[in-house]
Amino acid sequence: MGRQPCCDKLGVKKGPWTAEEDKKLVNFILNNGQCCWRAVPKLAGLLRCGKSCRLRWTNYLRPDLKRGLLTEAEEQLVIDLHAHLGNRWSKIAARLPGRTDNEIKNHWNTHIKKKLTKMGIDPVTHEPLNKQQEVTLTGDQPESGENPLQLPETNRVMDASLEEISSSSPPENCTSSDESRSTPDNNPDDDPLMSLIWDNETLLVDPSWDFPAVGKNSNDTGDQSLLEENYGWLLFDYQDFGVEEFGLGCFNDKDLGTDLTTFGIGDER
DNA sequence: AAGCTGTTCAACCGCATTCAT
DNA sequence: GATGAATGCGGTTGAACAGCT
Repeated sequence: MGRQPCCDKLGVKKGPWTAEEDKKLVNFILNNGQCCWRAVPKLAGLLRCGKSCRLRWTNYLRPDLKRGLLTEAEEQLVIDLHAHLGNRWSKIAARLPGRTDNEIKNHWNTHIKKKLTKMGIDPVTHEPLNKQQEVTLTGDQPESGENPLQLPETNRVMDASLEEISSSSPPENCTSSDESRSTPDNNPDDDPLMSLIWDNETLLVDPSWDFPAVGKNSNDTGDQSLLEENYGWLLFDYQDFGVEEFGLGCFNDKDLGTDLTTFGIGDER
């Protein structure tokens, strides 16, 4: 017997995070890295449970996050991935650098769902709503590859491949709790569907996109404006906190996928 | 200006999976 | 192999905000 539970409910604070708490958490992680979330609140001097700290960091404080609404291209990619993966938000988020599963899930529920419904498309099945009714009445199976959305050509090419793989066990229409947890898909290498998606990265991502947060040569390009565009909020927030206290110079490609010192955060003093 | 209603999104909860003992 | 903690994930909630009457 052994370990203590993740968070003993007593003395654990809940609700919105204060700037002071954010500061403590960011400061701690920047100095010590991400490890052992259970120990983080104690070591960082926070009255939160480790789970709450992890969520706050991954969904809001992580410096490689993109801010703002999803772009049209990102939205289209989410729709396309959802058609094949269902509600596997973390998998979908993995294909959108700088976006979190929570963010995508929220955007799906508040924007995309309505948009698709308005267009007469079932957001769950991605089939036309009237066609669905027909199917329900007749019992016919919907034809594959008839996604009514105007997918980019590259995505449609991949659709054909995905259809083949997912046809045996289509992820759409399944509740995430059952399907996503019963399949051994945590490792993309073990999941044929995920493997294909990873392999088709170049097809999925519109080449016109630019994600400096991905960390690919963000130092090499030296594109200051792009980085500032993506991290401007962070710079602003950290200035509020007092930039020196964070020792942002410790950001590096290994931990965060980019180097914030590129645009001078670490050189504030 | 005040009240009501709808929308958004950060955060929580509970369950599943992974990992350590 | 069994047990229990740690972590990850998706669904849901509720406070804050915006828009309308």
